[in-house]
Amino acid sequence: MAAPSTRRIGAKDSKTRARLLDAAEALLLEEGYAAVTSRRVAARAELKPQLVHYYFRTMDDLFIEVFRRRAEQDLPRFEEAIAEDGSLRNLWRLNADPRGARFTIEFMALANHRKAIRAEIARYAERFRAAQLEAVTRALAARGVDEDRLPPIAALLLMTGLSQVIALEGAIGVTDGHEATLAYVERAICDLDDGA
Amino acid sequence: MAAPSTRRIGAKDSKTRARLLDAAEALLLEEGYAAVTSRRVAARAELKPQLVHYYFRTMDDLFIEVFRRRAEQDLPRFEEAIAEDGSLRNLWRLNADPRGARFTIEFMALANHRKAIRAEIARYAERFRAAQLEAVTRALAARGVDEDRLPPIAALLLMTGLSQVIALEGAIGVTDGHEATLAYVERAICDLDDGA
DNA sequence: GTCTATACTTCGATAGAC
DNA sequence: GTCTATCGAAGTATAGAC
Repeated sequence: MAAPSTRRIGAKDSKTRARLLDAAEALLLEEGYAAVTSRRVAARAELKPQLVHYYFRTMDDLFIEVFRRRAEQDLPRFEEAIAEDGSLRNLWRLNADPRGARFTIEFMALANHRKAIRAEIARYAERFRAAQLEAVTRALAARGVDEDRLPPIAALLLMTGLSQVIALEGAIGVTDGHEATLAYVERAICDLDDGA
Repeated sequence: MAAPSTRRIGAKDSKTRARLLDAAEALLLEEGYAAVTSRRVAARAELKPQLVHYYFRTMDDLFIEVFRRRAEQDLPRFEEAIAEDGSLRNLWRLNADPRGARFTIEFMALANHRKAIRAEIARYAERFRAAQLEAVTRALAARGVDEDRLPPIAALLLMTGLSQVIALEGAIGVTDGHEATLAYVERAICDLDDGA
């Protein structure tokens, strides 16, 4: 059994709490999950380090809250973008956003490092995957693409993977061929949308 | 200027040194770069923590050595596999190895976290990319695939990205659609090799 | 050439003051 | 409800003993 830890926790709607979440997310994106320490988060938010532990029981709790906040904000945005016109284009463009890709990579890597938060991340990842898969399946079917010729799940994983390599490489300054590839994929998807 | 630091460093061919590198690499793959600390590496190698700093001036040096050792071992293997029969199949299968993909992801993430080793990683990443791109370009050309229809760089980045998402997701237990996608890509590549 | 004793820094977390 | 003083653990790194 884990310790009971009766320690008090700050209010969920606190302004300070939101600032800490913002700082943690920014740090995560800019320098990776390992840079997200209580002290560095506090410094970035211009607050005292101990406040991190007032608003979040543990660092894992902080990570989970950062993840949830973004996930719950992004999931509806994806669903709307897809619903709008049923095009693959919009889905691809949201997917291709480097910030989103980096966010996902960092949390996947973090989940691999901290077993305690793995389940939480996996749960959301699967929800995202399911929502996007449904959209891709519908879009491909509507355009008469045979599932044997291009299975929707393969199309989705290829899209996701591509955004992630490009984001990851871009972060360390390796960009050879990125533009050409993005242009190619953009064109291929638009062709598909316009029924080629 | 950085400190001179005249401290002595252990011999490069030391057995102990190799054990430390092995331990560091294993930890990196199993738990991510943040798990690679001097104490944990030593514990895994069943050695004293201070030995890490006898054989490697800093932790960054250790990381770079781990990376170099693997890169210098893998690069020729890729080149051989490609040269063997000029098929995309072999390149894809080496690329699809989850260990290799995880290794790459961790070092990319690490490079983003530790600016000091970024250049070193980027240099090798570009060499790898160039070697593989040459192989893909030749293979596609030999099979009469038009560069406008499928640019080699796009094919390569799609392949790399796919292996990486699958490896990353697999590490945290998300595996929906992985098998179906791998089967699809494997088939597509074999068809290409056999001139479809 | 190989390893150890030890200094110093940073981190996560809690108990308690306002 | 909000924040601070402080502790114990873990991390990196060096100087010096064998």
